[in-house]
Amino acid sequence: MAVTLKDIARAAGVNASTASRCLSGFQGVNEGTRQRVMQVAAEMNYRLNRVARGLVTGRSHTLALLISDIRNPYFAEVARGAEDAAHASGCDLILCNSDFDGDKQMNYLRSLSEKRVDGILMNSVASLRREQLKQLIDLRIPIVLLNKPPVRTEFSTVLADNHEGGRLAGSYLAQLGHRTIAHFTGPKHHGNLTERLRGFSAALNSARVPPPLVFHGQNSFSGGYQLARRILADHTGITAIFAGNDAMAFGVGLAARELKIPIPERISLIGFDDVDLSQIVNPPLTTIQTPKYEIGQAAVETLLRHVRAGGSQPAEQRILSVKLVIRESCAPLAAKLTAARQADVGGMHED
Amino acid sequence: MAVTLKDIARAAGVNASTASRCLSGFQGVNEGTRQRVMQVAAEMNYRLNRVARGLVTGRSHTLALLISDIRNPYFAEVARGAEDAAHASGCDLILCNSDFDGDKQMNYLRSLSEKRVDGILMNSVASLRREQLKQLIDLRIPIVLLNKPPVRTEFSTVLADNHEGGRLAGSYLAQLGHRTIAHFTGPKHHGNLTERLRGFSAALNSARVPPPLVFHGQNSFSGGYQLARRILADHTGITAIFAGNDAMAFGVGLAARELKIPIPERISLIGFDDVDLSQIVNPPLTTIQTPKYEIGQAAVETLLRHVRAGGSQPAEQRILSVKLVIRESCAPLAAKLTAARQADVGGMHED
DNA sequence: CTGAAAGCGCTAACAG
DNA sequence: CTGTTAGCGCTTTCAG
Repeated sequence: MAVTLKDIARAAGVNASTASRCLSGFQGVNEGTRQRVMQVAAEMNYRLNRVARGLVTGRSHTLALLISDIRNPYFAEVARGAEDAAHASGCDLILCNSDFDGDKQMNYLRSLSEKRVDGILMNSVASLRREQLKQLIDLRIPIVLLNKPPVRTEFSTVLADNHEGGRLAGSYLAQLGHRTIAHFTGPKHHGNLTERLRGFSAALNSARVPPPLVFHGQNSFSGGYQLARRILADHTGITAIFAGNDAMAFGVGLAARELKIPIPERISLIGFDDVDLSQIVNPPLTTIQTPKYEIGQAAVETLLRHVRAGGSQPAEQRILSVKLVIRESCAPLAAKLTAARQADVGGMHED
Repeated sequence: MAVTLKDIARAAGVNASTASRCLSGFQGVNEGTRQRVMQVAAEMNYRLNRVARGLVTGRSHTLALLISDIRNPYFAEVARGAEDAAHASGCDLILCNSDFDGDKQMNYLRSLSEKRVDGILMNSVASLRREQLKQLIDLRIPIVLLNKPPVRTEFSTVLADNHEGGRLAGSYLAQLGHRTIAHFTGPKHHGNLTERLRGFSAALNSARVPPPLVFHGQNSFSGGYQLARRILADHTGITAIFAGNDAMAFGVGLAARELKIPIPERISLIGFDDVDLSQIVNPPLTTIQTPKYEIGQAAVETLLRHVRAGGSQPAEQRILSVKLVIRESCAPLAAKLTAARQADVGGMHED
């Protein structure tokens, strides 16, 4: 069997509790005994059993990240920020993909709570209603939300300023002269996406542009693709599309290519997130930049604060700012040719 | 405090061990008592403590995935396959990013072993030498490798047929008439990348094409970018580049755009992996398709087989096949103009 | 500064 | 089919 604390205690000629104190870096042990214990432990190739420790301390030093799909580069970025922050605080991070499936999400949550993870980071599914919220609270685990739930909650949230991002996108398209504008987005009641649309509509409205035609689908690469394939054939009047996120925008881009609809000459396209690859797709995507890595990082920090406070920490809403990144996928409505030439001259825009 | 097994046992009027049997879905309990226990558990909102269970059973039902960076879409895909497979078997997956840092990797491994994860999936850092291998073995944890270590090992591996992929890339470029070919790749001694180069060189050699100029850097988006910025200015004779993976190829693409080097008109570019976005970058990337999701999935299955066998399972090497996907980033050397015109139909190019 | 004792919450023989 | 009895490997009072 594996060598235990008792084994090394015996070998070092001390009591298990003393050995424990040494290995936990506890203050108040004789430097001599300490060194001896450490050495014996090293010699015997001792591996502390953290699950045993967790049983008594009640801390697992494990967090979880519950998202829809890690293949979405947005979440990969968030995940990396979260993992770095977790690791910096001595925690591991469990990755869970819920695919926007409410049941799957609930199963994960139950399972995670049984494993006594210290806290959970999640972008909740669309329909996080009162009843579900109650279940979450019953879990008695600190949770930080990465999107805004439809109802006021007890949970802390950290997210990008989605409303402002939508507003930036809307006023930019309006300013370019577009009037027949579509918005391709994900499921309804998705906190972040909903806010984006709100801000977008508000901007169009205040610029006296007709409200956008809104189409719901999957907020993913293939979701955007499918939506575009279905919509672009019928609605030939559309001159600009605001995609709910970059992944969808990429899907729209692929569909447009297949349909021989040039971007931005015939349709302007703007995304949301500013994923790494936005700058090299064809054409480089104009989009709203969100602090993805920082969101993951900040969310973990908030979460850990809750964990350490043990429930006595008041919820906080943290909103990180966004900005418009202009590349080459949008063009003025009136002067298409000029725009095309200009974009060419500009080459690429660093941000 | 939280309600424990004892609590619900008492409330249901049975012994803790009986309650345990009910909740573990153990056969051989009276259906009546079983129902009663389950109901009481539900009423009292009982949450099984899996860390306590783990302490006695020795199984944590947690696996770990140790990769260089989840932001690499290749790994995101692998991770998703792994997570799905793990979840299907009732396991959670811890995500670790090592950034190709040997020390960081070793720290993760130690920490994971202390947490008593059931098994680890990893793409080892470049330098997995004998001494390090010994340390891994001392961990006494089932490990499945996602790349081929430089020395023969006791570990199972599951990976793409990198050699064949390199060969496909090489013979394709040779067939297009290229003779001055560069290979941009990651650190030396990286199992998979090394194989790719081997296959590539073999193909060039058997086509009587001079061996490739090999440049090592970071095998990432920015790594490819930096390499291209540094190399393309000086080596004007290069007509084709084989990038170690798609991420690098994207970086090369960005650099080429900045340097006003048209792809594929002046330089042909081929990648490796066939990441989702390869089809929509500018221009769509010709690349080698690898079964990423399946690798993650198969690796977890192999890993779990080892876990269940408890060390008595012989190591197995599993190699999944690859194929060449021809898009628009490569052109024949002799007929550049034709190629340029063709590519133009697809979308827009800088020039 | 160190030892002894008492669990953390659960499962696993072993009886009954 | 169910209860009793021991722990799993560690931390943590509480004495000394």
